[in-house]
Amino acid sequence: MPGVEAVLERLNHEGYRLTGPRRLVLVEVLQRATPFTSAELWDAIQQTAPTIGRATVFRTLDLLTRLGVVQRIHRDAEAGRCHAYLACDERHHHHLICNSCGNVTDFHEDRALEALVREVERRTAFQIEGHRLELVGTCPACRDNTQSHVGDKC
Amino acid sequence: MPGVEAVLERLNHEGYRLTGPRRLVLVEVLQRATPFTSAELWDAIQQTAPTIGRATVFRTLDLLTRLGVVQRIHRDAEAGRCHAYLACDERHHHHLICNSCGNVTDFHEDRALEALVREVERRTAFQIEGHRLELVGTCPACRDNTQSHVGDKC
DNA sequence: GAGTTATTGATACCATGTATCTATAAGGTG
DNA sequence: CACCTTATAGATACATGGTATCAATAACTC
Repeated sequence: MPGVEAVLERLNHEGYRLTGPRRLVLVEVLQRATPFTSAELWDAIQQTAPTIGRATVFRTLDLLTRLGVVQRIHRDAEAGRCHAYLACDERHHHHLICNSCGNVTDFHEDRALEALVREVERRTAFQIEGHRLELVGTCPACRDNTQSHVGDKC
Repeated sequence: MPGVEAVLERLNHEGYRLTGPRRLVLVEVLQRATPFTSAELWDAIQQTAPTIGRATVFRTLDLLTRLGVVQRIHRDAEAGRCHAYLACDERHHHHLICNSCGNVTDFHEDRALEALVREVERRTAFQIEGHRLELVGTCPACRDNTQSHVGDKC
């Protein structure tokens, strides 16, 4: 997760203007360690800066996504609620999402995945160019909690 | 991809009623070999059976998804258009999606994936319970086409 | 400080899906 | 077969996530 200043510098370097609203949204985004929905972000921003428009939040999210500062992740939720956003660094990596507390850990495991890709390429004659992989499970902390007491949200 | 009759029988067996609208949506779904959006399905159904309500289409898609006859897949599309549906058989498997023609091939590659899961579990102490994996690339037919001429949609 | 232009906020809009509610029809029962 | 029960249908309104548009504003350049 890069710092606010680093991202601002990069925006500037790429010719984007360093506006107040952008800074605000960026700060709010980088504060979050777990995935958030656009609605959650929008709510938080309305608390701290009620003058900022909804469109600006979406535009900034979109910009940050294109820059790789934020990733969109998919969830098997109902309704339109299938997207969440997550601040993360740029390198290609995958996410490990805790079912219980929502925390996300990154992992970079490319050897096994490349083996899989090569095997599938061999068997199907596809030329594989990309992948989406997310693992879901229970993080160490939540596992410990559920072993001691039955409360399901930690 | 199971046949229409097999799915109807299963619906019946599980206590669902075999109604006209359900049959129609089911037939329309099973005809499709490539992923489709709800809008595409709805359009097609309006052509052949204009009296069927939109809600019924969504309800049937939902039912078929719960039964495993249809899978929701995620795409990195803009707007709300992130979902597509795909008729497929029930076994757990993954999808191989052609960037060019949209065709989807299933693959069952669990050895390499399990190796990956075990490795990540070891390194992160997560208890991994599930995954989402989709590979995207170019199918053999499209690869041949793009090699001969430059047209990008096959 | 002035000018250019990217960006903003407001508003209206679109698309995907769900909730609700009355009418209907499926399928079991006599 | 007629009847009853209840799942399901269609209609409508609504919720949500996101985009298009457009006049006003504020960043940066000179």
